[in-house]
Amino acid sequence: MILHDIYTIIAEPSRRRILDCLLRSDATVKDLTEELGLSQPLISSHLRLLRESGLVRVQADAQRRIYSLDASPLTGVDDWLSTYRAKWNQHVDRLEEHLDRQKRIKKENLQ
Amino acid sequence: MILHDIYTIIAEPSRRRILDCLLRSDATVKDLTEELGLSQPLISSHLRLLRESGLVRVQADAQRRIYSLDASPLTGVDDWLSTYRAKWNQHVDRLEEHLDRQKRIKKENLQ
DNA sequence: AACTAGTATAAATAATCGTTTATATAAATA
DNA sequence: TATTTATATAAACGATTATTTATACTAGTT
Repeated sequence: MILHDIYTIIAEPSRRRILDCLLRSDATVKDLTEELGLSQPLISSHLRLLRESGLVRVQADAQRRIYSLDASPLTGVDDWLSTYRAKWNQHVDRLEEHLDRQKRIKKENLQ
Repeated sequence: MILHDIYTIIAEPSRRRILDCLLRSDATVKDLTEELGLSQPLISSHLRLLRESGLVRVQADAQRRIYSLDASPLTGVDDWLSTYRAKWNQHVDRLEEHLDRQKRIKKENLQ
């Protein structure tokens, strides 16, 4: 078996939808199949990967399995992203500067 | 051909390494092959996807192609992550509470 | 005890993707 | 003009992965 890193885990749209569901509230496998309109085995296989990557926890309730979110493994992604945050802020800053300049020019032309 | 969303783009380790390189400084294809130890066609094919997703820009310089980073498409990922940030902060908070309690108990035992 | 509900897993498949090899293009150099 | 340098791309291959189908297991329910 292959160890999945967190980036490939969240690359899958259905898995992100599962996480988004669990962010709102804990849910059983059946809950998730109904909310997302995916087959039970598919949900289960995604949940397995999410479990192995530490993003979800399971708690047994009779036949049911109640899944809940543990977002902490996402901090790694957040750390990686934070290096880039400065960059796109530069972009936004430059855009704002540009708009300010435009505004100033417009004003000057009106005088 | 298939449209790649930003999550699958950054799921690939080599592509993240390319982005990390470009974060430090602009680079030609050759620069990247030497820095990352990957074949030229492989670098080029990764760069193509990065270009298509808007994460990099190209500028021609004779035969060379100078690639530079545009981090702004990553804001989408950042927005998605921000929903989860509150969650893992809860975890950290609980951990801190726990440690504080431990400390307090230790102190009380020493008195 | 038979049946139903909820879930996991194994096998099979189809599609996708990373990687290599080979080739084409375009600009610079000799 | 022939050669070299830098890059892109197409074809081929192997590996991985998402998804379906079928099945097994476990805990209630009748």
